Amino acid sequence: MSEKIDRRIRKTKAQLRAGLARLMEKKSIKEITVKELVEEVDINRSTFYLHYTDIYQMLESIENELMEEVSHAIEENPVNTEDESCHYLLAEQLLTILDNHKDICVALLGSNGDMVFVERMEKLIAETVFRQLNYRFSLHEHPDTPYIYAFCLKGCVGMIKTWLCAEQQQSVKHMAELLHRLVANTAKLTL
Amino acid sequence: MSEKIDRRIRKTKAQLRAGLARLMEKKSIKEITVKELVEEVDINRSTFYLHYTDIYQMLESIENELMEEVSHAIEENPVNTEDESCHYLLAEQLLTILDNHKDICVALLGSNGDMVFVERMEKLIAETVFRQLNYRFSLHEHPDTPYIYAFCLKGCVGMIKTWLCAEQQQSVKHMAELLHRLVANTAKLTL
DNA sequence: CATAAAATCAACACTGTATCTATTAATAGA
DNA sequence: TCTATTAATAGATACAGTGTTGATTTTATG
Repeated sequence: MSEKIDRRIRKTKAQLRAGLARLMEKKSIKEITVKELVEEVDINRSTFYLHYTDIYQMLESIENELMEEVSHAIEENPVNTEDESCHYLLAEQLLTILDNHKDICVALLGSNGDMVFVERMEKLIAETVFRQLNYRFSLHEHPDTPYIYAFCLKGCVGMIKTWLCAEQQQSVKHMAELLHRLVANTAKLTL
Repeated sequence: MSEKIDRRIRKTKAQLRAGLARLMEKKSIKEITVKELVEEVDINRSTFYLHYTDIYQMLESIENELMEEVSHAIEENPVNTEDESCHYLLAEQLLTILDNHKDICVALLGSNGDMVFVERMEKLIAETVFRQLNYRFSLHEHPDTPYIYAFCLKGCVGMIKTWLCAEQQQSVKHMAELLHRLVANTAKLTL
């Protein structure tokens, strides 16, 4: 279906994206202007406005595609509380996706990144990866649970960021296991 | 010494800060213009440029004051590996400071916040609060230590943010203890 | 009260935004 | 390959906000 899109559109959008990624390595998204971007990729400014309303909307559409890919992986790997092995499978898939889009992810998670995106990602992780752990988090009226939950969630994202930015990365499998170990270890404090 | 500053300057700076805090509740710093700010507090635009070069630099100076207050508290509470009670004292002081500047902190940690500031704060926590725990983090060649460290650090910041945003906050003392418990519990995985 | 300094006002050139219309070029489908 | 369609371009426009200047007014302090 996405093959039906005019080649010219595909081409210009791809150029714009590549250019944005290149600019995001150097500066914050808030400092990148439409003019700068179209000059970077040598495209008319009017053409940009033909596809996007502004830089933020453009970035959002890139983020949306990434999120969709992640959502898709989550749907394909339904979590089963009986069999723990599926936890690792899902975590591995998620880490693989993020690793495949390393450049964008590092930019979005970095100092010039987009907190709104990070929060969307956190929410997704919270609702899925953590859903599998809800039976570990004893959600009975322990008043500290929300805090421990937050510690765990932000901890995971922070660890993933560290991993993506690392020179020589550990394997996806190793990280999935470490992640699981850390979460389980933290969750047991709610008991 | 800060009392020697002309009352007019104190007044305008205070007005500008209050205005910026008000605007930051509604929108991202990148969307706030100098014009908008000076209109919010009814001050001439030239006057703004008399004190700051732009919005970012203004925010930075606010952040600097906060950081200075935090640094000061850290210096006043030297950490002693022998006596664990001082850990709680320092943590309590830090939480108290952040709570006193709740409005700014929530804004800076929130979706429209400033990642650079968050990273500065993380670094400070890492270098001080965690220094006391270095003897817990076995820093021998365990390859996972950096990841566990990151998990812990981001987890702490995330938990503090959750706490600051909470409607009915737990006491500072309670949070300091919880923080300590979480860190210690995580750190033992490096053994 | 005098003086020094801060705040204001109006004007300036400048950069980037968002939108338009007419024109040119590339594409998909018959 | 031809043709209708649609994307991309160039150039123009009104508009927002920036950062700076110099002259003037207001305010604070000894």
